[in-house]
Amino acid sequence: MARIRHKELTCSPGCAVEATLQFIDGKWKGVVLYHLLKGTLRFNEIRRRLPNVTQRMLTNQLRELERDGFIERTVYAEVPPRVEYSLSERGLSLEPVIVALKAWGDANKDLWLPAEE
Amino acid sequence: MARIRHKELTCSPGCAVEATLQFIDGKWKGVVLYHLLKGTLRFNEIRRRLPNVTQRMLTNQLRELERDGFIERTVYAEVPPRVEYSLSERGLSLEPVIVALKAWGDANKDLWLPAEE
DNA sequence: CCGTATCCAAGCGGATACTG
DNA sequence: CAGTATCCGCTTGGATACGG
Repeated sequence: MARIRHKELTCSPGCAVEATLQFIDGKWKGVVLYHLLKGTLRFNEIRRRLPNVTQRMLTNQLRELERDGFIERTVYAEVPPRVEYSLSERGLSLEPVIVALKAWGDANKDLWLPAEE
Repeated sequence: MARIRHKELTCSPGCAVEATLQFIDGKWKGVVLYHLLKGTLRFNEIRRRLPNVTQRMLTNQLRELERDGFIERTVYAEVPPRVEYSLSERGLSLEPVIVALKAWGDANKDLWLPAEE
């Protein structure tokens, strides 16, 4: 159990909820993590799974996930270039969160699916 | 209950993840839901639990949560006014998500407590 | 006590063009 | 293939003042 520094203003317990959200919000992070849960993917493989993402945004989101230690980026010195992304240990630890998010979304498709009227 | 219109989601299966995130992002929604899991609260009671929220933002987030059907708002015709917020059935269904978010945040306090820079 | 109304700055994110 | 660079509109959200 980590030591608590009382010097900092202790936010109410729910702060942990917001903290986690800060890491996985951003327009595409959640779904990127979801896809990487199933295994390593190349840049364009991820891109194909997110039909609406722009190249700029995907790069951006991947950089943030990498900076925060959730994914690992491997560049192969080949031509044409190959770059693979995979979850780190920390990224893997988010699995329960991603699973919960997916489960709720699936169970409530009627709220967000462009269903037939 | 009517379907809710958010930003378009056209991703493959992981879409459900993004969809759920769209409902609970917003700077304070997650933590508001977390506190309401423990029971009904008045406006200022919620406010006291979020030391940094402004009145405008709290109202705003509560309105969105209400519009999306996660919380219920009860106004008592009293002076001074009393307004109570509680989770709806749908809000309650988010419990596993909130719990997962909180668990991860608690388990990774070292990532967000030392104020990043 | 529980809000609204207004103003405004910061930054997210889209479109597009270019590169090794 | 896997990115950068640039421009820019739009939304988010903070500060503040006022209202029932």
